[in-house]
Amino acid sequence: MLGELFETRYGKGDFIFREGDPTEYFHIVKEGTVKCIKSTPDGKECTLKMLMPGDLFCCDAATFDGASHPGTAQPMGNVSILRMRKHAYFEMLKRNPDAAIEVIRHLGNRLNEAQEKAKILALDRADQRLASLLVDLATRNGCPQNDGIRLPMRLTRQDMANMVGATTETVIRIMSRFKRARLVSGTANRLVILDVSRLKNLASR
Amino acid sequence: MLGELFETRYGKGDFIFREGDPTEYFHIVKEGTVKCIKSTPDGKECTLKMLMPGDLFCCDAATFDGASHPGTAQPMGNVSILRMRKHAYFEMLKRNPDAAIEVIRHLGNRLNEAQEKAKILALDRADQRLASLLVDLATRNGCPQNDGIRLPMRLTRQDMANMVGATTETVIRIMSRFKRARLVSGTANRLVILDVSRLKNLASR
DNA sequence: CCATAAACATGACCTCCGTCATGTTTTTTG
DNA sequence: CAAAAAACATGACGGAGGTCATGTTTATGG
Repeated sequence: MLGELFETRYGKGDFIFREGDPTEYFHIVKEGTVKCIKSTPDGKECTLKMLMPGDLFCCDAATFDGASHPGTAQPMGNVSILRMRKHAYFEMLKRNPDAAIEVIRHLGNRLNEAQEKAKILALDRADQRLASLLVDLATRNGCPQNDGIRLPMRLTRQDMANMVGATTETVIRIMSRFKRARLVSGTANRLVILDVSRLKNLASR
Repeated sequence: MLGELFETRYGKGDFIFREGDPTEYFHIVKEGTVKCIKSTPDGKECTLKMLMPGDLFCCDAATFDGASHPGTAQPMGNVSILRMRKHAYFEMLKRNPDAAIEVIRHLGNRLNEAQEKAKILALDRADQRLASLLVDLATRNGCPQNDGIRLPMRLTRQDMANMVGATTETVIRIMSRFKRARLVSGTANRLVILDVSRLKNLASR
């Protein structure tokens, strides 16, 4: 079953696939972080999801019909991806109901996340959206330290802006406020969440 | 396989389930329209998705683990829902790989929709978001007429506002502009899209 | 280690849109 | 059909956040 998996490595600036490309493979993140984005003609972009090791992607409809990718996948630094041709994937699911159920569970979680994100974008202010993001990152991927929770991946203000639907300047201003309020410290290379509970409180008003 | 399906009817003002309720069933819309919403403590609400006949819901992770509903489901008028206990649903999926794959395809489409919605909320202005919504409704559920495309469901400005992450007043103002520009006509009970292509153009800037 | 670039920071200005207030039209209901 | 209640409409005002400009700090590569 795993004999049909191929490993590929990508580095900074590469594309795993671009919006509009044909969908040929089912993917799994083996190592590193992958960002899924959508862009507009005028160069703005929106980060839909950060995929971490173990995450499946393109397990969705696009994998089945002849459709094209609805978004772009880019590595954040060096990553390793496992891929399976969609035909093999399809056969594997048919023979292995437990795998199919696992995919359903995964997709269900992804859908819940996406809808929660939509709700936050629709109803919350920029500072609340940013607080939600920081809480989320700290909870999911944070490395606890004596002074707070360190985020393992490099994350610029620009990256955060794309994740919360705001401009870089707005995120910089809000992060400056958060720093003065001792909620966070550091920048891209060493971002530390100092007070998760106050951030959580701000996020959910 | 279909012997385990129960039919239930709901009317205006009912709740099919509320955010936080335990997840006991897998659902299918048989008749009518169902809206999936999320609310904030201060009474604001956001409509995540309008479900039409044939749509599955709660096929996701919430159905498997002991989790609770991440949102609320409400009928828009009279609806009829088919339900299956989650245990029976789970067994059915295990015995029937094709059904599981159908669910995967459905969830994949829902995920794509949700992410597209998030992108629109993150990057577009209110008038563009509203234009996207109108194009979408016209394409998916519209009834072509001699003068334009009639929307079959009753849809107030308030409903639209909840769908595009804006206030009722903002939607009223934009709809007034759209009316003056002969893009749409009518109100809740008889909403007609007059010019889909110009709306599409406005939506995607 | 210096040079160049990327990231961070802050101010000025303006626009989109939320809020509140008030009035009109349409729909519902007894 | 009249009364009450939704829904629609429009104006005035203010604030959140986008845009542009300019400067400082931090990272990176030869």
